Amino acid sequence: MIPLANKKDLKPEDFPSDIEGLRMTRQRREVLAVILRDRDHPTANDVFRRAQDRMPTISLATVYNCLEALVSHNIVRQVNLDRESSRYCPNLSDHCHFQDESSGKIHDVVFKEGVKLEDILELPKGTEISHLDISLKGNFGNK
Amino acid sequence: MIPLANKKDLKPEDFPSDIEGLRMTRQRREVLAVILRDRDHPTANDVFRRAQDRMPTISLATVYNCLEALVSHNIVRQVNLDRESSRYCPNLSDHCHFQDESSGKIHDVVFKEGVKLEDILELPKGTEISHLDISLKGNFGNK
DNA sequence: TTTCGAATTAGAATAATTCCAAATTCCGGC
DNA sequence: GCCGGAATTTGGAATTATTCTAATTCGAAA
Ligand SMILES: [Mn+2]
Ligand SMILES: [Mn+2]
Ligand SMILES: [Zn+2]
Ligand SMILES: [Zn+2]
Repeated sequence: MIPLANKKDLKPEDFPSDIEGLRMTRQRREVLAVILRDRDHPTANDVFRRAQDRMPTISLATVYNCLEALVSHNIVRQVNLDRESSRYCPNLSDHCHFQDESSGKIHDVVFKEGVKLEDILELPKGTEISHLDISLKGNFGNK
Repeated sequence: MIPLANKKDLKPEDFPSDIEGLRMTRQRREVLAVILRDRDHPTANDVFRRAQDRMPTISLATVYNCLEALVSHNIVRQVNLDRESSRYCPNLSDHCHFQDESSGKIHDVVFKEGVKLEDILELPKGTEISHLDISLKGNFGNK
C-alpha cells in the first residue's frame, strides 16, 4: 500500500499492472487516474464524464464496476453523505468529511494526535469497531 | 421539546394537537406512535407496515410525508447509514449509531461526558458545525 | 353547516445503482 | 503468433427508495 495518493502526476498507463491484488485494466487505470488527479470527491457520474475525455467509449456501467473493484480492494474510499450519491476519495488515511454548506465542497478532516473513538464513546465492553463514518456539515473556516 | 421519548405508552389519539409547531393529524400521530413504540430505527416501509395495523388505509406516500414533517420539525431524527434506506429514530439527544453486524440491529451510542468534536478534530479556525453524523459498524458488546 | 387551505392518496415519475446477456479483451499455454 | 477459457466491458433493462402530481378528502374556524 504505497501511497498512491502521491501519484497524482503519474499517467494512467504507467500504473503497475496490479494494485492491491487487483488487475489494472485500461478502464480501471483511467478511473483511478481521475480520482487521483482531481481530489474533489467526485460522484460516479462525475468520474464517468471526466474519464470520457481520454476514453470516449467507456460506459457508465464500467465506471461503476471499476469503482466497486477499487473500493473493495481498498484503493479508493467510498464516501456516503446522507442521501446523496456516493463519492470517491483517494485519501486512504484516517479522516472524515466536512461538507461546506456555502460552496458544497467536501473537505477531508483529520483527527487530532492520539484520539481514539473508544475514548469518546460510551461503548459496551467487548465492542469491536470494524467500520466508522464521521461526516460534518456547516461552514468550513479559512483553509 | 418535552421528551416525547417517554411517551411510549401514550396512545396516538392522546398526543397534543400541536408538537413543535406541527399540526398533529391522525396519520402523523400514528406514524409518530409507531416510532416511539418500537424504538428500533424502522425504515419508512417498516413504519408503513406497522401503521397499517391500526390504520389500514394509510398510504406509503403519506408515511413519507409524515416522516418528512416530523423530521423537519425536529420531532424525530432521520438516520442514514451508508446506502441503506433511511431509518427513523425518536431519540433526540446527542447520540450516534452502531450497527451490529451479526444481528443487524442498530444501537444508540452516547458520547462520554464533556467530549466536544472540536477537541478531537483538526478543524480550521472559524469552522461552524451545523450537522454531525457518526456511525459505526462492528460487533456490539454485551448490552 | 359552509368554506378553504392543508393533508392525504394512488399512481406515475425520477434517479442512483445493479443486473443481464452478449461482445470484447486478456492471458497463459501451445 | 494462435487458441480457449476466464475476466472484463458494454448497452440496455431492471430495481428500488424516494419524490412528484393532481385529484380527493379532511378539519378547524367562521
Ligand atoms: Mn445527517
Ligand atoms: Mn461507510
Ligand atoms: Zn476524503
Ligand atoms: Zn438513534
